[in-house]
Amino acid sequence: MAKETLISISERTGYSISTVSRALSGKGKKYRISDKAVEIIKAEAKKCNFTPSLVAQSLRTNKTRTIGLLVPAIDNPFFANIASVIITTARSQGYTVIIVDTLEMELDEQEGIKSLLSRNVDGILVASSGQTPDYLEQVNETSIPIVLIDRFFPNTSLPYVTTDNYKGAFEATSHLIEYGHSRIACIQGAPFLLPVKERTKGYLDALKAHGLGKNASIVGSNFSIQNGYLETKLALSQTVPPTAIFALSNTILLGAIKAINESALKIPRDISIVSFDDNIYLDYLNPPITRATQPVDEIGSLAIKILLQSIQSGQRIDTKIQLPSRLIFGNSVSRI
Amino acid sequence: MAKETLISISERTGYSISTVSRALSGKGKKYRISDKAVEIIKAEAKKCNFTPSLVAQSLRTNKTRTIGLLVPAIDNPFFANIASVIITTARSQGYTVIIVDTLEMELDEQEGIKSLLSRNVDGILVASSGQTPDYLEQVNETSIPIVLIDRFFPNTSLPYVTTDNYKGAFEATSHLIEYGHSRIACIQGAPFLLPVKERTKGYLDALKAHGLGKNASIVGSNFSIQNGYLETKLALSQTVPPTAIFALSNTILLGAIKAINESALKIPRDISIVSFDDNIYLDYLNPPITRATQPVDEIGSLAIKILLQSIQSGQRIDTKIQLPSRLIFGNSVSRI
DNA sequence: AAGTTTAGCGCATACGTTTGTGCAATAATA
DNA sequence: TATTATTGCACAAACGTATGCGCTAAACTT
Repeated sequence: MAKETLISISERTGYSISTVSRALSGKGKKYRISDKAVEIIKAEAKKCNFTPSLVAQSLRTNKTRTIGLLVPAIDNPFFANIASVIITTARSQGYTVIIVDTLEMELDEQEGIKSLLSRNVDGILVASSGQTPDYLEQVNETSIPIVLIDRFFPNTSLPYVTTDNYKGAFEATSHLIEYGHSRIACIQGAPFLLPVKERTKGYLDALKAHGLGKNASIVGSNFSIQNGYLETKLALSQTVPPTAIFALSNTILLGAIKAINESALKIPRDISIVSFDDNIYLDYLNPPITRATQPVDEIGSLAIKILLQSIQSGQRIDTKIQLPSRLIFGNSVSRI
Repeated sequence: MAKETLISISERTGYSISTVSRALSGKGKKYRISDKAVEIIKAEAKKCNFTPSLVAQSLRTNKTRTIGLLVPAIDNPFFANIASVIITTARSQGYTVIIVDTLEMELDEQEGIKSLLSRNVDGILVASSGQTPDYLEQVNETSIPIVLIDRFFPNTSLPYVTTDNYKGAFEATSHLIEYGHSRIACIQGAPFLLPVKERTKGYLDALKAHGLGKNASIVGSNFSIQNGYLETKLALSQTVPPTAIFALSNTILLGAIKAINESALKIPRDISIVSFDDNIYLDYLNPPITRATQPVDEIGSLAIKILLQSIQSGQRIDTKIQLPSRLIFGNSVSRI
């Protein structure tokens, strides 16, 4: 079956291209195409299994029904889960999703945006690895709507959907304190990221609220497993090591666990641990990990909804949403 | 900045559209455009930050530099990992990836293929949820190259890259047998999938090789956590329960562990467990899980390479590859 | 019977590229 | 100086679709 087009159908049915186009796009009434013509055309289209070229449609209508999704690492379960709900939600509305894995690199992100722009995507969702949102805001203002997920920026005009990182971290830290911990090491991701800043602030404020401000210890530089591993190694080798670790992501957590496993220490007997993020595996770890969870599904589906609304209305929407974090209790924290 | 086009640059530099096009696409020499003209045009393009419309290019050249990737569940770490390497490899060659999450449903897969076709993707990678590859083969033969990953079909003309499931399962089962297990329950995914068939065959043959053929017990119906959970519950409630469980995927494994945790049994003291698939979390489980791993990176990068080669050569490539599985030892198997 | 409405459809253009071909002007050759 | 070769570029068509507008013929009106 050679590629079918409006033209080929037009030739075979004897109707003009425009009539075929209108008949097939359901605009028969609007343009007064006779029922008989519509029927003939639709029958022929079905017979030869015609599907219109989205490329040509896009060129003509300037809409691609495609949205771009930029994430720092698609193999991180957190982003994989978000991608999952975004893809299926988008699909249910007739949109497909192009995924760009930015590898936590701002440059790759910028290049990715450019690539998406040249592809004329209708909108962009981004969990940014960047330090400033300038280039994102430029895009948003003049051409294509952008919605931030998870990672956001201070004083940005861009809409975002994220977690209440501050409160989540505050609660997680408070939990440790209530269990008697006073030396809690906090291992962070890239410090310039706002969610990270909020988490460390929550950590700090919780300490201060209990008069432990001077015990604060925030270390680490990125969201890699390696970072979690090395910082934990370091922390454990101190003369007075911490009694608890607060890992600011599931990746950092894994590194921390690895370092602890390599030591003589046992969780939670010798050292307690609390993490940020959630995923199904954390319940099966040894022991199950107490963690401040992010509402992944809600983040994804809210973000895509806002984006689609912005696309369809043609207006920029200024929705900034922080969804509540929830503490899930495992067995990784002991009383002191 | 309004949308720049060849036309706007043409107007501003005084050169014709075709000259601008050739200058910018590096065909200056071929079409005898003077160095001076090329320089002027490139300067202007850079100044106004011009990027050609891929949509228009696609319409003209019939190439979209986009490939479609269909997976049964992007939030399954196995597929997330594969997607990750595919996305970055593709990108390094100037291709972007549209991901379709088929939710293990053949109908969604077919519809997804259709959607990708109407988008004129240059090629398709698919981890199929289907029972027969007819519709895939049709596409491959007449228009767009398709490469199967992980899931493949008997006697198909489609190229594929997958794991040597038979050998992996054979070795995993043999390992259990060597450790003294004779009642091993095998919990499978959708039985019509060829990889599943090969795994169960490996399991069976290993049993037979040790004269345990009559002990074979293959249960389960799909790759869900739920399936692993329920089948394990069932197995454990038998009057003579198995001493070991062979879970044919990481998802089934999770369900099995959950069921075991809800019982009085301990892994590996009371019951041993071996799994298929690999991911970083399995090392951190309680206990670390012995498993037959699949070479995820190689599968992904080989598949995309074969696809791109097929795209660029315009020829169908008949490469069928089974990469070796490797047994990784955790602490989930005890000697009997 | 002459004019007016309405139904039913086709023409032509535009979207932004790529590319085969043609046509001047200049340079090389005789 | 007349002819040919070469340089440097522009014209125009094509990809497949959407859509404003206009045209014809039939039906209706008075």
